[in-house]
Amino acid sequence: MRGVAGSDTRRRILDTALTAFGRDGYAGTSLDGLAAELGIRKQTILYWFPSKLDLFEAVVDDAAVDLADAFDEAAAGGLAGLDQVQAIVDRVFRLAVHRPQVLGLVREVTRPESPTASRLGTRIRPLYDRARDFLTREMEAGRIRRSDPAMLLLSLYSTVVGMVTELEVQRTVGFEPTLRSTVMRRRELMRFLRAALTPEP
Amino acid sequence: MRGVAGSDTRRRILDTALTAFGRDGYAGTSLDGLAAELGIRKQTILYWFPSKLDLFEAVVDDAAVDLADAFDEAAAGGLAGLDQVQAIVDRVFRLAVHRPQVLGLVREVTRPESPTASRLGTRIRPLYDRARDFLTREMEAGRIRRSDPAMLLLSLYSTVVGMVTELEVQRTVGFEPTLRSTVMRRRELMRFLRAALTPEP
DNA sequence: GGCAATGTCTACCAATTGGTAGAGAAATTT
DNA sequence: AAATTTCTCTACCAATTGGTAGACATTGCC
Repeated sequence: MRGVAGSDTRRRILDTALTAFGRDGYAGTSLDGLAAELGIRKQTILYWFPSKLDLFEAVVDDAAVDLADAFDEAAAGGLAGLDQVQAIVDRVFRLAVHRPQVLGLVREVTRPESPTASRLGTRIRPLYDRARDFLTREMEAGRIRRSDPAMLLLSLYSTVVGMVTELEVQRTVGFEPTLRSTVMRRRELMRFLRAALTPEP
Repeated sequence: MRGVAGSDTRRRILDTALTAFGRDGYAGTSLDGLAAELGIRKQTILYWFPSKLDLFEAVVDDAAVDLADAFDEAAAGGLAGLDQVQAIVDRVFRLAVHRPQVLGLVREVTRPESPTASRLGTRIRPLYDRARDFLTREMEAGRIRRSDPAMLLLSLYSTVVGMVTELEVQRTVGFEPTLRSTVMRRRELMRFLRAALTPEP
């Protein structure tokens, strides 16, 4: 078949590229390999995205939407303090377990020398700012322990990413994580965060 | 000069490669680029290390020694409980600030699909096991809050790595972190960990 | 001084990389 | 039905990749 189908090709490329970039990094992903994985030719990829870098940026933008949606959904409940933190972490954790590729990509994007500093700025930064502002307000209101909000956010972020990465590592090693172990892990994570965040009496 | 100098070349290659692999990843590092950075030819690198992968593994082994030394030094004080955790985190933090390259490499090595699963196993694993055993013992002794030791360790690790990575990101963006901000950050880190680890009364 | 070992280099090479040019099939518009 | 647009392909290409072969300079040993 030729010239058929239409632009669900574009979607398929984005999805497969998300996984590949998150798994192998930008440099480690080749257009030929990607095309092979998709059962198409590299030139088809270059038809939809003018260059590898353009593809990467499109993938990042696409994933950023998922992340932003997760935030919005968790924030919609109108909670405050620890409960709000818990809701967000929980939601991101869920996203990360379903689509670990997204966090793989975040990891790649936050690498200092990634060819994506630009996209990190324009896409991830707003989420970061929003989260930091929220923490600042809650600290001022005395609903969570006072500390440096930027740093706290970083701890939250790296803890969640670390946790999910480790689940992924287990998976690659062959231990398919059970539902139970995933739930346990999330509970542990929340315990850890609650302990660290509860304001001193 | 030709055929001069001798094996300090080997050291220089290892050092520069550590930085390059940690910064650009395995796939993102080319032997030609590395050689250019060193002011030598790629073939000289291949004289000292038979292949790129061999070089990478040598670099990991080399860095693992630094990490192990840091652990040993921190453990030598014979502390217990939170104080011991603090000493180790502190020591690793110091290593990370001095030689952020080491943590960059750890980050690369722990990527699930890194071509280094093997080295992760043989070199980093023992450190991991040691730390986890320590945490288990201390929990049983009631000196730190009871939780899943593996998960806690992961949190500690990812928090420290995240913290130092962020310092690095700032540096790339042009904010040379001041001594003061670094110290502050470490203090914040310790507060966070203490809050999370102190056993409930 | 001769000679083997050591260390660095030049000269290549096949494979892979991201990317260009343009042919040709199918779908859509006229 | 003809013309045009949309989509995927084949055929290339220059640059870069990791790696081999071997020349050649330096060093230390006899």
